[in-house]
Amino acid sequence: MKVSKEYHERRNEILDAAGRLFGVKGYSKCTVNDILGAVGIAKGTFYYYFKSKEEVLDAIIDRVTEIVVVRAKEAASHPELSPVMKVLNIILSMRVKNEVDNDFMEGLHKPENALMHQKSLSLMVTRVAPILAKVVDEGISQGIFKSDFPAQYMRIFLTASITLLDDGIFQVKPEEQQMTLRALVALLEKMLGVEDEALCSVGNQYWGV
Amino acid sequence: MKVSKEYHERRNEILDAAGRLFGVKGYSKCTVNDILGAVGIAKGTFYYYFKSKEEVLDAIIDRVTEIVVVRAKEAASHPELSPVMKVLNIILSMRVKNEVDNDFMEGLHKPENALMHQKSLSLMVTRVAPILAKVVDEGISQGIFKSDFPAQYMRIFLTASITLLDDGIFQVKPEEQQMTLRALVALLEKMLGVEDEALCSVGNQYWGV
DNA sequence: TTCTTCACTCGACCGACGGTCTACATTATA
DNA sequence: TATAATGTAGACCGTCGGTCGAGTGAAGAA
Repeated sequence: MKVSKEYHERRNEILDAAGRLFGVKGYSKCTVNDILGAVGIAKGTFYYYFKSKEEVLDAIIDRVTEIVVVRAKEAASHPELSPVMKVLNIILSMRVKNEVDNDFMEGLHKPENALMHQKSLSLMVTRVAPILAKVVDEGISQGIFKSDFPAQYMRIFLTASITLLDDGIFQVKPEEQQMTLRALVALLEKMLGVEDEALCSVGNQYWGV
Repeated sequence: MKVSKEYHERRNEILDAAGRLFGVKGYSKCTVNDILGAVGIAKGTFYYYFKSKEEVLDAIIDRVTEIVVVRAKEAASHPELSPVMKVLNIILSMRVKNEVDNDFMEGLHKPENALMHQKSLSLMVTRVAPILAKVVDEGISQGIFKSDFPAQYMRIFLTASITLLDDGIFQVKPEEQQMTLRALVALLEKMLGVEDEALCSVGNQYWGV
């Protein structure tokens, strides 16, 4: 159907422009008129597709999160990979710089975009932590991992990672950021009960620490 | 000086009313006119004391954080307490339900108050984590603790605690919240390298887990 | 006492915002 | 060609955060 295709085309146009502008100007400083101008439409058209400015934000975050979830599930489903590698791949699947509009992703790091950050964090942790926890459970039953609170630990790990590695919320020096990354990797080892350096060495290699 | 005393009285009046209203209505839905009505002043008076609505929010968060910091430093300074007890007391010092306006503290938990939450989290972690890390360092030199990344771990712990134990950001069942609390205590043990159940048993007792 | 000063207060006013509404254009169906 | 459904347009509205210049009244100077 041509109509419904047009519908999603236009809708995505709005989503793309809004995502870019939210990132560049900040969500609250980006006005609906800004979006209108970028897309080249009138107010009525905008409100035909979305019932509020915030609904646009939610839709953008849904779109980004969905990409991450698909990649994370894909990473978790490879039978030939060890649980250690699966965990690392799932965490890496959250780096979506290329697939997603860069301006939007960078905008998440800005301090003034607290709402964007919180919505993204919440959805990301809610969707990705269970995938991660399932892999950890597999690792436990294989005797590779040992963990008392797999699901909780993964939520804690993701929450702390996303918040602390975010440039905008805490102003930190680059070397301090490196230390945080090392600490997170070391902590992940403790959470998974991995005694040897398997995860750490592979992990640091992955991240280029 | 009578003038300067009046000045802070009026200023605190605005802060008190704004804090309550931010909590009840949410920061963005609370208008400056709402505050005006609650205090019984005119627009001009408000903008004589604060140059923007956001500056009021920052001042409120500063005030709350300062209370926590004072209590945390006090808890850290008792020479007769063991590092374990100090750590627990510092963490407990962040529960300020009574000293601070309750409406405001409850408001921090509401999902629509992302900006309030993020500002509070940022300042709280920045101010309290170093206090905690210093106590951990003491514990390490006493041979009670063993930790590779004291400062980083404390930042991670506080970030995850404040975010995950917040009712508003993730919607969780009560029993799930209890599990998160247990996991955080267990994680704190791992972070501090406390082998025995010292921290866990005392901690759970403190929190009534 | 009278004058001057200035911290403090007031509220009308402003531009811009998110959102609504109704009229109109275009297309698919009949 | 007539009819409905789907999109599009932009004038319009109420409200918001913030500005501004005109006061007010008490304290110090004369």
